[in-house]
Amino acid sequence: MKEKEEHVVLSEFDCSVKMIHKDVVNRVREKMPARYFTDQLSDFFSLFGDSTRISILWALSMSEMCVCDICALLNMKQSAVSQQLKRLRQSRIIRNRREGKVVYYSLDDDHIACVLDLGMQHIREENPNERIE
Amino acid sequence: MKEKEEHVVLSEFDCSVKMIHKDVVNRVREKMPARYFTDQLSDFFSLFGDSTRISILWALSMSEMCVCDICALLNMKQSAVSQQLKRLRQSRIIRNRREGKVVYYSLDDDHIACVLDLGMQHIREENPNERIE
DNA sequence: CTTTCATATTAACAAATGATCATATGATAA
DNA sequence: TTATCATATGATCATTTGTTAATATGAAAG
Repeated sequence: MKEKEEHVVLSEFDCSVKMIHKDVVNRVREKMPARYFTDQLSDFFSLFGDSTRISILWALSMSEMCVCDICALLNMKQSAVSQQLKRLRQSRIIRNRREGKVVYYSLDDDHIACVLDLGMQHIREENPNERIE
Repeated sequence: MKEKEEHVVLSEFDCSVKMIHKDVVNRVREKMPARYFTDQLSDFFSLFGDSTRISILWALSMSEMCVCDICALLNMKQSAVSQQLKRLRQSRIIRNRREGKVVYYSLDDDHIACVLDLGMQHIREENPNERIE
């Protein structure tokens, strides 16, 4: 996992900022997830935060593909694709199987296509017609 | 929107990589979303790809909060929080309303809590017990 | 064994990102 | 008006990220 700085510390009060609504803050604080979970969550979503990886995942949601096919599809260098495949694989977003010299990649579980769908839904609802500045 | 380089070009073939399965590549290529959508998608998800923003969103999913309450909750500098709130606001992930000097923030729509939930679900299923290396 | 082909890995570099400091804005109170 | 409080913004800096070029691995073919 990515190294995290200690910028977000949920349990301390030394930030010299006034709390206007102590009740709200305390109630919310009790229900906040542990740092471990927010880190895991952001790491998970950051994998979807790059258009190359989105393209790869979208492609794999349609068909298992080998590395060089993905390169051809996206018109990208093999090493760039392999790097991204490695990240996705290490995070269990995709899986691979070897057949001779060829390695085939596919989505690891149904959650992934779900996430893509939800995102696409959001985009289409936000900008029903046109690009917004 | 973030400036994109032309690394991913879906419609050209000049990458000098062998396609092993032309049929698969061509079939997938037809169904690939336009570059505009993959950019929008990755921009959307990248907002969830930072633990500060995840914490903010999680907090707002429980209650509307003002800026300094969020600072106190997360023990962060006011400018850091405002910067992230700005990004989230510009992307229509959160909205704000002013009441005198105080600005209150809340989630913009139900999709957002949905996305958080789906992510949390995924994490809990992937690592049911322990941190994996 | 040697070559070839598909993929993986390493180091390096440029671009993007997030926190900080300092300062600006904008609304209320004095 | 002036002072104060809550929030926003701009510049800077260190870290992270994604691509590239070069090279390594590893399986099959000759």
